[in-house]
Amino acid sequence: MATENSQLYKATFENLPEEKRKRILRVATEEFADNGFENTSILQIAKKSGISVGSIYKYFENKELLFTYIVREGLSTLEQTLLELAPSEEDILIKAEKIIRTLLAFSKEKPEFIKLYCSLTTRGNSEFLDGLSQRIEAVAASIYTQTIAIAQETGEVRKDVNPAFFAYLLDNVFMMLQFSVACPYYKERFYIYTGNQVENSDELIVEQTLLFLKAAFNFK
Amino acid sequence: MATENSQLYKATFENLPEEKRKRILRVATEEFADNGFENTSILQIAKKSGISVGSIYKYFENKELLFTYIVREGLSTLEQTLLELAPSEEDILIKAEKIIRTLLAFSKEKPEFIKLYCSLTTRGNSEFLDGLSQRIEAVAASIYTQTIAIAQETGEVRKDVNPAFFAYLLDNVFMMLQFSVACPYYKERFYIYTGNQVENSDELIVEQTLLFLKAAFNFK
Amino acid sequence: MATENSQLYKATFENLPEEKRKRILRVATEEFADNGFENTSILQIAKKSGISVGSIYKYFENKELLFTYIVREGLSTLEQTLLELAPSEEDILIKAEKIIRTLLAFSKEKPEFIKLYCSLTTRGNSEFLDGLSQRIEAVAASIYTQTIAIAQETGEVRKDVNPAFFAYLLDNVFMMLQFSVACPYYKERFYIYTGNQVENSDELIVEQTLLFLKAAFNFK
Amino acid sequence: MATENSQLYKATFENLPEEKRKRILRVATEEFADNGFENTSILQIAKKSGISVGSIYKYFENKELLFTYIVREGLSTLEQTLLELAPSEEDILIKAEKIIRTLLAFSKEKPEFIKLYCSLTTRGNSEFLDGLSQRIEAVAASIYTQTIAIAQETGEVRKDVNPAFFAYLLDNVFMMLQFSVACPYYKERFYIYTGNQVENSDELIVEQTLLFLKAAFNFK
DNA sequence: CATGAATGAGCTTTCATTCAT
DNA sequence: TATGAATGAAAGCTCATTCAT
Repeated sequence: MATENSQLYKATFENLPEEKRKRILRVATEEFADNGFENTSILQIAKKSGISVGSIYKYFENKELLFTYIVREGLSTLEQTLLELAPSEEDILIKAEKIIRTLLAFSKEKPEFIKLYCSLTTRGNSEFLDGLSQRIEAVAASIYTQTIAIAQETGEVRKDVNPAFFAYLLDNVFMMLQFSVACPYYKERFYIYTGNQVENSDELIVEQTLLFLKAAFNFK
Repeated sequence: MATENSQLYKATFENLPEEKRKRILRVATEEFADNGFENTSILQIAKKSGISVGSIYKYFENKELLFTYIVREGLSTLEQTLLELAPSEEDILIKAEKIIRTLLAFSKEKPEFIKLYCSLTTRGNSEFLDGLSQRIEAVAASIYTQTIAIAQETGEVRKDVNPAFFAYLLDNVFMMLQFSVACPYYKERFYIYTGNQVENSDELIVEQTLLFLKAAFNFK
Repeated sequence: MATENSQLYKATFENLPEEKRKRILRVATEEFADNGFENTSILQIAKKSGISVGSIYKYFENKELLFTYIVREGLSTLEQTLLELAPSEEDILIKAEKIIRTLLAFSKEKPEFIKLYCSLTTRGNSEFLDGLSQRIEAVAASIYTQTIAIAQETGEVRKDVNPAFFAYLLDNVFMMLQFSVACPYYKERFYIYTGNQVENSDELIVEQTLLFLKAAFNFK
Repeated sequence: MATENSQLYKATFENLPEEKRKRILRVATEEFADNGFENTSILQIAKKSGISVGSIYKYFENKELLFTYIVREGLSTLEQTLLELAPSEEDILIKAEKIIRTLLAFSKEKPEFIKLYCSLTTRGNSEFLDGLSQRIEAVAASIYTQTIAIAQETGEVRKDVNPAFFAYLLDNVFMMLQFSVACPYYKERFYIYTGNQVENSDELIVEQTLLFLKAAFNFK
């Protein structure tokens, strides 16, 4: 929400022309995603955005907060995407397939966000990190856990499993899929395991992952 | 092997008293694990090790090579640990439990190595990273894939799955378990999902993960 | 020319107030001249110029390029001074006297440039040094050689000498005069030979050197 | 003399086996000549000499004194060479030719000494530099001045010249010849002027230089 | 005596951040 | 508001010198 982010940027940023604001965010996102926090320089972002360093500091208190904002932005988008899938009343298997396809598509389309997310998980503790993990993961956790719990009641999923833990395992699977699509290291790892370029493996991924999940959850 | 690492440190380092060498490595490992490559300063490592900057450069060509050495060290240890589990002729479920317990124990005992590994997955490509991912992952990949393939033949695992891909999914599960034990972000995430501190969740993890895998692989 | 130097400094340097730019160059010239390249520290130059280290790096890519710029500057000035003397249609003896007096004056007024030039002759080869020697010396070489050749035709100089080699010897004489005025070692050496402080020896130098050259070239 | 140098090295150096002592001096001379004082590292000298850093410091108080010793050594050799020529009772022209040929030969055979000498003239003032110039130049100065004075009396050289100043000019010519043979910058300069490689120009040099000096001094 | 590991001051260079224009 | 020059702390790294073995 805007209010939650309000401390992350200054009022001036809000008043910027849409185009300019987007441009700055796009450049910053790419830079942070490609080079990591420490290796990204404010000067570079300014240059590539066609603005001055001074301006960046007029919009954001400092580098850390710009990074935070960028990250939150990306995660909100991802969150949004997931939330749109949630309410559907479909068969759980079909829903799973939708999620997988959506995540794959998102990771391909906006790999910077996934890279950013991945790099986030590595950063040392900082004021804002804790809060972030809280917020980001909480949404997915709750959706998955509830979905599983409900499915247990409807008999779609067996009852001898811990919904929360299985939600956690489920999200692990999804997270790794995303990383495998967007992050160099995980990309290479995917190739080492499967012998396929992740770019051309959508169907393999969907099919096998569903097979895996279906059995794991004992979907009917 | 020593020969593979021989270019990473200088002869002087080898001749150091055991205690001192270990101390330096321990400090450096912690620093890199906690702060990442860029935020770790050689001066800090020197101070905390009780030696001088000059000495570090007598032992290692530069910061990058020290980091590389530290990382290789850790990964060798992990590799070793895994390889020791591999040859056993036991029931696949028992083997899986052993692996899980071993990884949990390792991650608790040497969280720095896991953190380091995790941070590695984020770093931009560097000369040595590619080679590393190749080596580290390849070992696990081959072990898991073969184990699954064999289990398919013995009927322990169903035949309709792609062994390589399932090996990949299996390792995803294991990787995330390790991260969840050792890395702050993933730790928090585990808590958000399960409501339990990962430190006290060994039995939950083992039980549920086995349940999950057993079903997924359709273990008999 | 400006274009030739344009790669040596950054645009920011050009925009500096005249006074500040001059100050920085003066300080840097003195430091390099007095201490040589290696013993000159950027921090010292910054302090003595009343600016920050960071600023120096805003003006010049690095120490080497600052040095190069300083040297080129000085050599251009010297070159300029010599070129102004060349075109005159005067008697060759008068011209020689003018050159000697000009070089003495220049060496007294801007000893740093001569010291710098002298120190240059010692430095190990570097990318730019070769080019420089080529350029600096080539101008003088060509002027002197042609002047001698012409004087041979007009009968002012005897015909049995190799113009190029005599030009070389002539420049040797001039070079040493300059060094003797500006560089500590050569200054001392002048005193040892003549018993006079070079500072007060203008007339002696002019008179005797002309005597020497006149006879050597057999000027009429 | 040994006594004059006695403060430059420690007693231990004297007791070294001839071969070892020579080896160290040879290596040090080359290093200093090729890289200059600042760019020569004690460690390199030690390594190339096959001894330890510690040993060097057992022989010489510090880098500066080692350098000083090396330089004095070289200059003594040069001095020696010149002194051997002095006492001859020959025709002054023949003597001049001998000197030129000797200097050329020496510069070719031991270019390191000349390079070292050249680099000396550049160094900023230091305790020992003044003394050196005093000693080195004084010998040549006195020999040349006296020779000229005597030649004036015998009528070999015209009487209207200042013997000391002409001795100075004479030595200038000789000095530049040596530099031109041994030092990169001056080598290149020679080529620019004459179009010949200095290595193959002995006869040109001797012939033209004598022509020059003969006329300059009005040798009969 | 010889060794070479240890030291730490000092160097060049970068970059987040400030602030006068 | 926008700019970008100025700042200076802090980093990686080198090397003359010392000293325990």
